Amino acid sequence: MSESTEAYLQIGEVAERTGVTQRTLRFYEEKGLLRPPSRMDGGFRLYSEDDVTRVAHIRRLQNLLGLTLAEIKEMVEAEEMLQELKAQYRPEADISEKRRQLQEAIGVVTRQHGIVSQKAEQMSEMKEQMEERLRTFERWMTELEQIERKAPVA
Amino acid sequence: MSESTEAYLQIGEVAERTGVTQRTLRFYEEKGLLRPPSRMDGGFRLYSEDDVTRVAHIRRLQNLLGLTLAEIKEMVEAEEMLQELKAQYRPEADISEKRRQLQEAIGVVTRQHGIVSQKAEQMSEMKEQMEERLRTFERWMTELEQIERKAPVA
DNA sequence: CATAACCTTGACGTAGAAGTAAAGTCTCGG
DNA sequence: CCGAGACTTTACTTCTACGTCAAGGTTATG
Repeated sequence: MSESTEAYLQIGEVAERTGVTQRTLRFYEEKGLLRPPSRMDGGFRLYSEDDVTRVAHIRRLQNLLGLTLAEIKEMVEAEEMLQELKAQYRPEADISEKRRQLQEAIGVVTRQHGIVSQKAEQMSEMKEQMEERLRTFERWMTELEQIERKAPVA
Repeated sequence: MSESTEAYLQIGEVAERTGVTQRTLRFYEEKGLLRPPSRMDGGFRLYSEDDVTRVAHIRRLQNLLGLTLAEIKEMVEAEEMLQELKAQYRPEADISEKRRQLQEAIGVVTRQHGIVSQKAEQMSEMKEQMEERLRTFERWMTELEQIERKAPVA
């Protein structure tokens, strides 16, 4: 009854949990956005929880930042590298190489951060504008209501 | 030498000023995002300053919010109505009709505002996350540097 | 009035991001 | 061991948001 590593998900489950279709998952794999998952003997894909997280991340980059899959791929690859780096953190391998990788990772995230910051700011501006408009409308509305009170509808 | 109403722009100028192509302007017109502009006798399109503003607005909705042209069209149509409303503001026409229109406009802008607010919030979250990561990286980096100081590269 | 620069419509093409269908294979509960 | 349902690959299709000619009409200027 030992279920051993019951941490693997088939494509259908991943699709359901992430809200994307199976086609999309295969498509992302094809495009290099998801590492090819492991497989069952018969060929069924077996995803990890990490993959689920990745998909969610990809979707956020798409929806929030409006990046193309190609752009997202770059980012995701950088993350990949980070994972690696993190994993190898103990083995005192080539330190200056690690520094280089880390440096690059910092660069990538800094760029991402720049994009997000800029967008966030523009967003706030837009929000402000909308609130301003709403206030104007409300004002008009009260004006209209006052007119109506003076000359009510028959 | 009287230049009369020199407030009209040909498509080329509008394209240049808005940063979209002429094709895009015609396309937006086709899709109902821009009202068909007036024309010269020969058929050349004549745009107003308002149209320039509209295009800018459309682009912001596209780039910032990632809306489709169809979605943008809805919004733009609501704005249209508002313009109308604004123009007819003096003529004391059917007041309850005006109220209705205003009510709808408020609804539209409120919805827009909801979208923007939500996105803005998610954006901030993302920004936070990235800053957190950057701090982590910086920490790693200093750690690496300390290791290097202890055992410098030959 | 010629001619360069600008514009017109129409039609076809394209890139990105999947959707959909077909035909066959695997897995697993009974 | 078998059948229902989940999965596989391959290939073709769709949709959005334009890009890119092509062939011709218009306008401004010398």
